[in-house]
Amino acid sequence: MTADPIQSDDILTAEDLVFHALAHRARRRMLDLLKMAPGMTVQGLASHFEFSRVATIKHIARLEEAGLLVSKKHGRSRLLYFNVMPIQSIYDRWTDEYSSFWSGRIADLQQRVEARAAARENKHA
Amino acid sequence: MTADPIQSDDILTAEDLVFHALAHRARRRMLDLLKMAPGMTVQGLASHFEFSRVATIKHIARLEEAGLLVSKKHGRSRLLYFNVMPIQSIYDRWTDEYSSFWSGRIADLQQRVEARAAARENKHA
DNA sequence: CTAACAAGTAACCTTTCGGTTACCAATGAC
DNA sequence: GTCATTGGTAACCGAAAGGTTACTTGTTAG
Repeated sequence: MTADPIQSDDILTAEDLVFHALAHRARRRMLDLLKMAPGMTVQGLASHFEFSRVATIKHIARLEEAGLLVSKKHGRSRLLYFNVMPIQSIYDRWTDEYSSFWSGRIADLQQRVEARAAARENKHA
Repeated sequence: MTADPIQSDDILTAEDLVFHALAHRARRRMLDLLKMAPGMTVQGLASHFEFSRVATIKHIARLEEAGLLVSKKHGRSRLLYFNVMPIQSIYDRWTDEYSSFWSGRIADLQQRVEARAAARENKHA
């Protein structure tokens, strides 16, 4: 590896970036927080963790590279938003590849999601 | 953190193990290979990669800790099998947590999975 | 029995990860 | 204008990840 003169194909694919970004518990938690409260600032997000603001910024960068987080400058603040699109792409790939293991499961899934949606409707009414 | 006398909760959850195991491209590829050809040996699996057999063994260990791979000794060989269960758990958690982002998508997903299953049926007939 | 073969372990090395502190730049409040 | 506040960068550090080679163990073949 160190003595290999030929450049190996270690280019990072989109899937690599997404899985890598999701590999850290704090980053998954960040997505949860941003999903619940879109438009948080960097400091607002950092306040939920024990590590420093700078560490938070680095995690944000990882999430942004993977496309899981988008941000918008607003004055001196930066507003953060969760973006589900890359996760949906991963879902598509894996449900295709592993479809033979999913027989009869997607229906349950749909039921749960619909039940959730209904519960939300009731709450709002 | 270094000066913190209180033990932080850095215990590894099942979700941590699964996401961590999936974070490496080669390990995801291994699951693909085992899904296509269940019961491969360690060497058979290692032959699909450029790195060494020992590196393969370490990857197998990571996958096994996460429950994504199970193995069965058979003589001097070790037969490897993919186990989808942990992934299904992750799916359940994420589809619950992110259900509000999934409106109208699960139906498409089910269609694709069913179409795949039908295609497989035809092939076998 | 002996030789080959599959799997696993040990020790080591380099790179990446995840964090820190210290400093810098831009913006908003007053 | 001054100064606090928000965000970002640089340099550094320890731990973990991911790989290697060398050696060991167990099992089948002949």
